[in-house]
Parts: sequence; C-alpha cells; structure tokens
Amino acid sequence: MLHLLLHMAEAGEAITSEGLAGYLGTNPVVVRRTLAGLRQSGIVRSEKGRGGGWRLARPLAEITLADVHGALGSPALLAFGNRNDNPQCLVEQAVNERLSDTMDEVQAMVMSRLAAVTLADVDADFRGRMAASPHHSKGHHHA
Amino acid sequence: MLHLLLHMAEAGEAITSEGLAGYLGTNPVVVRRTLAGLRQSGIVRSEKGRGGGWRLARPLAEITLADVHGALGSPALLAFGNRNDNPQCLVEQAVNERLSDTMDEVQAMVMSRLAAVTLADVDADFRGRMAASPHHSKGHHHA
DNA sequence: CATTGATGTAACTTCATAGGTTACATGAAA
DNA sequence: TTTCATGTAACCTATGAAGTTACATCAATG
Repeated sequence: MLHLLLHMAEAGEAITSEGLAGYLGTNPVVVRRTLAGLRQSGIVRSEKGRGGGWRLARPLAEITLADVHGALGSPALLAFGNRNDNPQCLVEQAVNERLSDTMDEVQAMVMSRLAAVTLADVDADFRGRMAASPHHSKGHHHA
Repeated sequence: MLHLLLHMAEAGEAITSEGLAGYLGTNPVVVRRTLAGLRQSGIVRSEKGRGGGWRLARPLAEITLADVHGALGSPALLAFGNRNDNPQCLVEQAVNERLSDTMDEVQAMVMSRLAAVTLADVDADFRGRMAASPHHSKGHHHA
C-alpha cells in the first residue's frame, strides 16, 4: 500500500491500476478495490478514460501512516484480542478487562507512532537508497 | 487461553480437556492441542488416566502474559507487516525499512507491557468481580 | 489384570476470509 | 465512435484456523 503511494509520488503522472498491480505483483482489480478506500479519504484521486489512472491527492508530507490506516477502515492493529465480548463467565470478564486495558494502552502508543511518520519520511529513505545504488531502476520487481 | 489458566488456578484440582472446552465453548482436542505448547514451556502440566487433566505448573504470580505469548510460539503481535521480504524494488525496500523500524519499536513496547502483567494481576480482577456480584457461579457460559 | 477414563496425536473435514478473476457498465480523451 | 481507463458486482480459489473422528497410550481402580 505505502509502496503504491510512493510510486505515485515518484511518477509525477497518473499510474494505471495495471501499472500499480505490476509493482505489487497482483491484480489491477485488487488495486482498485484497495485504493477505493484511500480515494474516499482524500489521499489519492483517480481519473477515468484515456490517460487516466491514480495519483496522490496531496503532498507526501501531509500523509501520515495513521492517515493511511484510517483510510483503510482502521483495521485492528494488534494480532490478538478477546475471544468473546460479553461473556457470562466472571473469569473471562476479568481477563477481557485486563486485556482490553492493556490493548488500549498499546494501541494508543502504536497510533501515536504511526501519526508521527509521514510518507515524506519514507520517501527520504528511498532517495537515500537511490543515491547509494544508482544503478537500479526505480522499477518493478515484476517476475 | 488466559481464561483457561485462570480456571485452572481457581479450581485447585486437575480439570479435564472436556471441562476446559466447556468453559471455552470449543472442542477438547483443540484445548489439548493449544495447551501442548504451554506444557512444553512449563506453564501447565497434564496427567493421563483416571483423575487426570490439566493444572498449573507454577503459581499465578510467576506467569506473565509475555510467558504465555512465548509458550504459544511468539506469534506476531501486530496485525500488519511487510508484504514481501527481499524485494528488488528500492521503493519497497525503503518502505520495508521504515516499517520494520517502527514495528520493532512498537513490539518492544508491547512486550514490555505484556511482561509487566502476571496472571495474579488478572486473578485479582476476577476476585474483585466475585466480591462485587457474588451471586454468579464461577461457571460456564456454556450454551 | 481388565476396565474405565483421561491425554497425545494424526488425519480429515469445515468454515471464514483474503485475494484473484471475469465480466461488464461508465466515463473521458483522441 | 473508438479506445483506454476506472467502478463494481459476482464468482472462483487458496490458505489457515478450528472442529471432528479415530485410535494409541497410559494411569488408577475394582
């Protein structure tokens, strides 16, 4: 996902779903499906018809990882959680409470961390790599 | 999982897989499968034959959430990650680097948080709930 | 020492879901 | 009006977690 956004930024012009799918080794429809969320959040724009495709809707520096997360529907950040909400069992209630507290704290930490990183930061990393090994093209890992 | 461990602690005697499966609304074999990892890590013990079952191998206060996580094979804590390790694409390399750094930081935070909570802490919550509404049995939410 | 009741584990079956694919409607530029 | 792009529904597929069955193993008990 971030990968796609960076490519859009570097391209300067619209990239088609097919091109993006090439970078990612996947299918154009999957790309459109995924980017639909980002479009709705005003992170990317899409244009139909000839010469159309995808481009960023605002500068890299104004897009944080937290923005992207939100645009994807704020999916769970943690890979664990309560098995059952509203259990009768008092034991499980206690476990849930403790675990929820811990998860809330941790999620807040993660979010603040994600909010602190912009795509411009990532782009800077990329430019560093380009400088270090200028022989590579910017291109695909397309098999 | 924690739910099961707490029940073992409260029971004082061995509980069969079938009993545990009842608490959890699942199948005895699934319970045995899952607890196998905890046994190997010395968190629980199991006994075969008549009167057998599962019990804790050490006191609640000496079992942290981090211990449990480790016993389960240290599965990923975060629900996101790099799509592709060792990509050719420099853009994706940059994304991976930045993301890995962020994930490492965050995972360290989560682990230190998990290491700070013992099952005794959770048990204290449970006892609080028991005191607050003593009418409930400790029992099942078994349908 | 046979019976009973428990775990240990392999093998198989569901089931949910993410991802891939096809098909086609819509819209914009040439 | 043709071409090339997105938008989206509908379907297919592969993966993995969980459930299930079956049976070997082992310990207590009468």
